[in-house]
Amino acid sequence: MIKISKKVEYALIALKLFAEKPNEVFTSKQISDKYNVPYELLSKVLQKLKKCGLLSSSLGMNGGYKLDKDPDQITIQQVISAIDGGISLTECQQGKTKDNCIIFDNCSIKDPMHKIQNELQNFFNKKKVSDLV
Amino acid sequence: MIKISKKVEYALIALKLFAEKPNEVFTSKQISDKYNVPYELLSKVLQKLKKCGLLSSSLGMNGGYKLDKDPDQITIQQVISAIDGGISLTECQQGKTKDNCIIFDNCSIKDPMHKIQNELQNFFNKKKVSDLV
DNA sequence: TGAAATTGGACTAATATAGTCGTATTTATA
DNA sequence: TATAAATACGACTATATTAGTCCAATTTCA
Repeated sequence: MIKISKKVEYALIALKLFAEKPNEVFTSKQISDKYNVPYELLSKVLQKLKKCGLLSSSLGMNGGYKLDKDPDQITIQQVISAIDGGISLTECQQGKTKDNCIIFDNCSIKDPMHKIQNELQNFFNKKKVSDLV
Repeated sequence: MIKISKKVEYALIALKLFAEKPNEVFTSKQISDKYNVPYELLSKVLQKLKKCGLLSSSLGMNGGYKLDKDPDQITIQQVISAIDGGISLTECQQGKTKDNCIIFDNCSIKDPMHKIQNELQNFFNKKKVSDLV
């Protein structure tokens, strides 16, 4: 089953909120309450979004996160990469070697799958957070 | 990480072989030997491909599988559906209800994700087994 | 100084995927 | 007609991934 992870889901839900209220600061707690999403998990997700430059944060009381980019410049692909390490249709498609795949050497679909994977990344590169609003 | 399952991978490897030698009969054993793929697992995969009409089979000695459709009429989407039950970006996208998702009611991205999912299915509907050859 | 916030690491639980095993049935052929 | 080779099918185990939790440190405002 091809699917996105809950983490990415939570990231997109949060990013949509940020996109709707740009420049506004939200805490992890506020967002987890509003959407009934596990607080600790969401916190980690927001931290990752910060690390890759999509959000900025301020520490301490009255702290929180705010959007650090235009919603129409944040791609779903970026989010998937930040949270889950990107799209890799098959294991052998990203830096991984034969160690991870018993059929690496006589795999007949390596190259065509690589092409499809590129197109798929392109697909998610065209999808923006602003498309969710 | 967005990825396809090993089962789908094995299905595509097998289908590519069938597509290259149409009308030729291959046994599960032959294919698993040729590509070094687990025999029992591949067998199940081929059985599923048969059930959905992509392959036909003959029992007993000298039996095996052969292609039952044109390779350019078999979509990757069909294969994913047959083996893994299709693409469902989020759990709530296919017949599943709120039971499966704690945030079902106040999920803000349900609808836009549904749209993206449709486009994604479209994407894999355009990819044919013949594209792998 | 205390409350509320981010940060980060370690851990557990739950689920999904991958792979294995055993057995029944069918069929060509020696 | 016995045997070997094949599909068919269900139950099971092992492994990996994902989801979620817990704990402690640090920062900052009031």
